[in-house]
Amino acid sequence: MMMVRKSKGLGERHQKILDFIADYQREHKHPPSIREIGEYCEISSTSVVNYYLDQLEKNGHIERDRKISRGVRLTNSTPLSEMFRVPVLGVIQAGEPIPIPASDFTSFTAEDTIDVAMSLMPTKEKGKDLFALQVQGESMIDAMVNDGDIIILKPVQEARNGEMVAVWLSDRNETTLKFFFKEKDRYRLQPANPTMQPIYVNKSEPLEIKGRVVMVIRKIERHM
Amino acid sequence: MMMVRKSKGLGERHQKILDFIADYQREHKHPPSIREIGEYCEISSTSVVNYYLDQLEKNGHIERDRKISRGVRLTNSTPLSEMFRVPVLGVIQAGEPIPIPASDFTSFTAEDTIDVAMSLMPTKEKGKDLFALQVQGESMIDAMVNDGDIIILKPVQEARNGEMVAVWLSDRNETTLKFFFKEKDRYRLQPANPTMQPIYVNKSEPLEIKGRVVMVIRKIERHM
DNA sequence: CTTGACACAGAACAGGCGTTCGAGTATCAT
DNA sequence: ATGATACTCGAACGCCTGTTCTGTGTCAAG
Repeated sequence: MMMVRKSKGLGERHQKILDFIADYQREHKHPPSIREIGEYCEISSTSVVNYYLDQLEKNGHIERDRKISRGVRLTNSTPLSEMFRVPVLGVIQAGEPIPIPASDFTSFTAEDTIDVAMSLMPTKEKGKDLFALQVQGESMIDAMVNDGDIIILKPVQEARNGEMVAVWLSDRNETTLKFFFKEKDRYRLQPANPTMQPIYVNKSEPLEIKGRVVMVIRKIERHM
Repeated sequence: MMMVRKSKGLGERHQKILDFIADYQREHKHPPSIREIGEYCEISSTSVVNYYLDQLEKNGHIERDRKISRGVRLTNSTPLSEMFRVPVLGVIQAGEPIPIPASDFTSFTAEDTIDVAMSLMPTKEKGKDLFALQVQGESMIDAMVNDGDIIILKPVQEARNGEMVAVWLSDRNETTLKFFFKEKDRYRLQPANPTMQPIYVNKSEPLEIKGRVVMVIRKIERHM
């Protein structure tokens, strides 16, 4: 018979404690005490909390300042309440489909992440399901997006008029970033660059909206 | 005779405490205790520290969670050690000169600021003298920069080949963002959009480099 | 001079809080 | 059965820490 508990090194109890520390930190601006953790997680003894805390520390999930009140903090994720941590799921380029988030990527696995200040986030885009892609190639210059840029988008299947979306045109084998407009019996995909002409997609053609672009970040290291 | 102490509501003692809290927080990842503050600021009594903390709280400089260990935190600036706070000095547009930072804008005055995660900063661009401008108009689409974009730049007067700079051509009354190249007896200003042609500036023409572009941020709220 | 606000010290109190220890209870491999 | 491992509990110890109270010296205003 298999052991149910400790199935993969991080039990339900561990996760609950981790979540609580994050929530508490975000709400109170300071870490919880051992007893507060115990109360929330329905652990009646401080020694048990300490027991789990020790394990979490060994696994590298938290850091502790021994002997110091509320000296617990998360290590990895560490969304310091003012930051958004967005996973970079891959690259986006004209000729390839878009990597979309797995169903349960709440606890995104390792890979690259980027931090974005809350204050930069447009319109409370606080849905934690945002993800990022790095643009490869210069095929999206009509969207004012350059090679190497990072675009942050929200996974959606539908769009309202005027929103910038990442779409996959399976007929044309093409991924593109455009402003989306639904017209009588076609879709108009308008480039961000106003000097360029829109493309039209008949409604009979397949058009998969993969996400709505929320932000574009360009880091300029050097060039050419 | 004037009172020297308490000259403007924030004495030297207050400032020292504020600085210490910031330093301590940055180094230890958690706030200091009253006694630790006292020790550093050479205050022998916890009640005196408490005395100052109360004042700082009234003035809105800190927040306190009463009865809770280490329940002190800074309110205003709060650059959480993982953030860069960059002042937005104004707008940049084709027909106008660039607002450049005042000589001593270390303590930038109120105005708008944006937060950028440290981890997004290219190549340890940690010189705290970065500043930001908001792009107005669509005149810089050849630099892949759109209306409303925010560009972050470092104030420099000279540039190396291949760097993207903001230049002011006083003869032409024009501000522009281009990749900078020095050639035999002229400057080549190369648009970021590879489909567009460079412009050339003779070395006899005045060309003022105002800053090197470090990052471009585009928030897409809605459009058109 | 008296008064009172202000800055500070010191001590003591009462919880808060991390730590440690002894002991009990499952589950599983041998 | 037996022992090992994982997990849980409760209590006690002792330092940590915020709070509060009393007292002292300074300085400006009345």
